[in-house]
This record gives sequence, structure tokens and C-alpha cells, in this order.
Amino acid sequence: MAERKTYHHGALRQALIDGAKEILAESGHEQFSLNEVARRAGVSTAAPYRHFTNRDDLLSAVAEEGYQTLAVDLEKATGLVGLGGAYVRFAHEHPGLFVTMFRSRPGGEASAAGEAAFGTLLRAVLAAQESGAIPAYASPELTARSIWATLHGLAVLHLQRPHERYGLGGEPEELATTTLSALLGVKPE
Amino acid sequence: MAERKTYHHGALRQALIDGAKEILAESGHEQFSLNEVARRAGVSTAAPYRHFTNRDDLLSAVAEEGYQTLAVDLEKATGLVGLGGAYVRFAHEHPGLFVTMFRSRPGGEASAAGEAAFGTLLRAVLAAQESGAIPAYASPELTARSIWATLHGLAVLHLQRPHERYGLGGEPEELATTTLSALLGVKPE
DNA sequence: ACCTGAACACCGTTCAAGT
DNA sequence: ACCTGAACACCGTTCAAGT
Repeated sequence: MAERKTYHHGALRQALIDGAKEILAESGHEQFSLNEVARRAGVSTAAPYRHFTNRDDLLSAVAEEGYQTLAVDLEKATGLVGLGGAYVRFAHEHPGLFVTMFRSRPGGEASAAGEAAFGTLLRAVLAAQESGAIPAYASPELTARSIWATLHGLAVLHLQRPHERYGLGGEPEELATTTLSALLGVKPE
Repeated sequence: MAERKTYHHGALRQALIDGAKEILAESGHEQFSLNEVARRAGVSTAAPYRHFTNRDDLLSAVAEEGYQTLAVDLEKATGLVGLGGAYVRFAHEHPGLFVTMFRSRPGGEASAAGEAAFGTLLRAVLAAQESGAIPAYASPELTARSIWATLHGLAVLHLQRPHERYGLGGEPEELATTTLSALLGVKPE
């Protein structure tokens, strides 16, 4: 292990990001260590500082890739309920990455991928309101933000309290369906 | 500073909890350090281990007191919307404590105070459904859990993205009102 | 330009020893 | 019974020095 490679034109940068994702997947955000990432890449603990200003900067880069993956997942989903399920499933399948995404860059700019993800949700809300699948108590924007909050809370609570089953089943899709229908009366199409 | 006191019959235990809360309020959960708590209490860094098995055990005790404070806050609130506002306000006023509460004891038992807080929400939902203030798409239990998820997501997102204003204003009560009314059509009574 | 080696202050935790 | 002092492995970060 710790095979010594030579990194050229920024290859180390991506290797560090990939290694960080590995650690997050294996041990979670709490256990993440910058030194450990360096060790896995086979470089000294000082090497990452040529590519990132500090630990948080690396985690921000990881978070950005996480937003891209999330945006792709959401785009593949169909309907408001499918979208909600995909959001909760993402958190469930990548807990370390999910936590990292929403802890990083306090006060930083919104990620482009994050905006795209919201846009996908917004379109689904618009369609659901127009078809009458959900009531239009408020504008699509406000409703979409509110649903995002709901899905986010659901995901976070489910990660931290997996034993308290929100709804009947433990499957992310079932959680999202049950919750959204309890609040909005939306039915799976 | 670091005045050397003598602690008797468990007085150090509470002093450590209080010191931990201070640090959480000043610097947040991320910056929390067990050694720092010991320093503030004027004891050695090994002393806390007579009262807590480790760092997480101390934070769990802190979290439990947080749940008690939250339960009291919620009980003082009136109506579903008032309750939602109180929840979001608690997170807004005690961010470090709030994060600690929902990060601690993974798989541990639910706190009694946490259960009490949920009971308060449940009663408010029941009343709102009976008066017709909100639609009864689902059982009060399921609706209460769903609303909790919404409030939690709102609180978390607002802590991490204070610049993205959910709804028009930044006040916790306004956030909760706007969101709940967007989802449930509930009006402030 | 990119990485190493060694150092710094700090952390959580342990343990023998003091009172 | 409760706390100290000193140690351990580990962390994030810096910086002179190597290639």
C-alpha cells in the first residue's frame, strides 16, 4: 500500500478528491482526515496544500462534485414524488458526502449544480400545481423551497434517527411519498 | 483566568456541561474541544474522564439539556404556526447547541424531552386538523412527523444558507409561517 | 512547479501517581 | 473518590529545502 506514484498536471488534485470521497463513504464526515487522504494518495501531508488552501477547500471541491451527482440523480427522476424519493435516496446512499455538501462553504456562493437541482424541483412543482395534483397555496418558487426544506429535513432526520421510521417503510421513496402526501395530499401518479 | 476551584459531589460535572454550552454558543459545534472545556473549568484535561466516558458522552449530556430547553420553548408557543416559529427560532438562537442535539447519540435512545417536544407538536396538529385550519390528508401522527421534518429542514437550511431567504423575511416566525402556509395552506390564527 | 521532511501547536485519550 | 502530570498517537498547517 501507499504505492508511490508520480502526479502530473493536476492529477494529484483529482486523486485527492477521489480519495476524500472514498474516506467519506467508508467512515463518514466525522472521521475525515486530510492527512489520511494524503497517505492514501501516497504523498506527504504537505502535498495537498499545493492544490487546496486548506482542508475545507478540499471538502468544498468534494461537495461541488456531490451537487453534480445529485443534480443528475434528480434529473433522472420523474414527477414530484419521484424527485423527493431521489433526494432522500441520495442522502441515504451517500451520507458522508451529503453531510459534507451541506456543511461546506458557509456564506460561499451557491453552486451551479445546486441551482440546477433546484430548477428541476421547481419544474416538477409547476407541473404538479398546473395538473392539480397538489394545491396551489403559494407560488411555485415558494412551494418548491418549502418542499426542499421538507425533503432535506426528512433526509437529515432519517440519517440520524434511522430507527424512527417516518412513514411505514424504510425505503427512501416510501418516506418521501408518505411525507409529501401527508402535507400536500399528493398521490403517486 | 483558569482560577483553581475545588469541585465537590459532582459539581465539576455540571461545570463541564455549562462550559461546553458556553463554547458552543461562542464558537459553534465545529470548534468544540474537550481540552478547552477542562481549561475553562480550571482542571486538567484528564479530569472530565471521571464524569464522562469520552467527548461524545459530554456532548450527549449537553444535548439532553438542549432538548429540555427546546421542549419548554415549544410549550410556551401557541398554535401550529407559533410552534413552528419557536422551533426555527431555537435553532437560530442556539445554533451550536442545535447542531449538537441532532448529531449526538446515533442509535441511542430517544430523549424524554425530545418525546415531550414531539407531543406538543402532535397536540397542535390535532387541534388544527379538527378546527379545519389544515387539511387532514393523513393521521395526526404522520402529519406531525412530516411537519417536524419540514421545520427541521427549514432550520438546518437557514443556519447553513442564511443568505437564501426562505420566504420574504429573515425572522424565524415569518419563515415558519410562510413555509407551512405554502405546504398546508394554514393561516396564522 | 511540485513535493518532501521536519517542525509547531493542538487534539482526544490513557494511566500511574498524588491527596 | 477525585484530580494531576506526563505521555501517546493523531490532527491541520507551515516552511525551508530538495528535484
